[in-house]
Amino acid sequence: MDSDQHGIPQAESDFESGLNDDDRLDLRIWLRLLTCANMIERRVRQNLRTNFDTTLPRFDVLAQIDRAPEGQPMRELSHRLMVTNGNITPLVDRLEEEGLVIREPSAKDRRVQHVKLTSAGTKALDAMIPENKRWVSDLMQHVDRDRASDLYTLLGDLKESILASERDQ
Amino acid sequence: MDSDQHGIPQAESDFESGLNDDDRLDLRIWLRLLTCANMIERRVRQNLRTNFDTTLPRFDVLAQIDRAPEGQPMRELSHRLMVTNGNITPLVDRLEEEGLVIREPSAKDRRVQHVKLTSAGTKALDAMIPENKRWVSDLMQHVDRDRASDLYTLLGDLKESILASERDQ
DNA sequence: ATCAGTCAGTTTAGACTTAAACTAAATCGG
DNA sequence: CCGATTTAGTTTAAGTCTAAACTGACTGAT
Repeated sequence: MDSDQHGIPQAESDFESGLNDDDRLDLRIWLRLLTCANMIERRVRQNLRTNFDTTLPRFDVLAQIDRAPEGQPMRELSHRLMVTNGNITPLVDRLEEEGLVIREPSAKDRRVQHVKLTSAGTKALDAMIPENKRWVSDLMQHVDRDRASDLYTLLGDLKESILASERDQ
Repeated sequence: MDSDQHGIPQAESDFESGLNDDDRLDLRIWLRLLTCANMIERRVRQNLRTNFDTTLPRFDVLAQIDRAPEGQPMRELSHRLMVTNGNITPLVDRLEEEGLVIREPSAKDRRVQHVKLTSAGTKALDAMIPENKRWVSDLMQHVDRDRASDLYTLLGDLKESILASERDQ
């Protein structure tokens, strides 16, 4: 079963555009990448909702803050989560209302707000993290371990290629 | 450079949760997958905006309709694009307002609407598709071709694993 | 010292997405 | 035939995300 989407025409309809096999391979990689990411995301989102009554973006923010116990500036959160600044503000607003995080103004730079987990935030996150790991592992359990390791390496190659392309733009 | 995100704690902080190496590998694969998909999506979205003044979801819908010249039911679109039904309705509404697609009621089933491209829609899409391919290929140009081919295969493995996990749930 | 440029964070407007409830139409077992 | 169930599509409410404009704070070259 191959339900690739995002509207790529079949290979045989490509003749007119002067594209070569490499272009098609690249597109197909992108489509599979999207398919896999979407399927995993959907499952995780659904599990977060039914088990913890929360959302993926909120979990992502909490988990990212957790990586720096002394607090993260908003800018660091948006960069690491690869979303815009304006996106983080209302997410942190809501998490703060719920008592899971607090903003602390930086002593060194009055523009900066350090966001930290409260004890309630830590507690909530500690409950979610192992479950989240289990959900993801469940989805990948049928991939041979050696091949999973290769996949990880090749995704690293892809990431470097994208970064290189962005550099020389 | 490794700017993984989505808040996975470092490996050395995992000791308390009883997870094994496989779980960590699975999580890391997911994170890289997300990182790559996000980076590519962002570039494509930005290019669609600056070059064609449109959005990725609209392009996706057009391109998906194009795969079935006789028209696609809404249900088929939402399934292929992996989004909910309620998402497709306003997208098609807008594309119809812009004159790029039309809804045609099915003769066989009065619930079904077949969505087709208009000639304006076909024209717009034909301009976008080759550009889109070029953008994606640019981002992957630094991946060795053999390795790209391996990556495609391994993503297929992953997809099958996810489908298998969903089946036996 | 100053001021042009940059940076952190917020706000705004608009688009997308979801889950869930809803309408209308088809199907299927008796 | 007929009621129960399913299915296609829409609507609704709430949340997410973006780009762009904005405010206030820092920086660095003169």
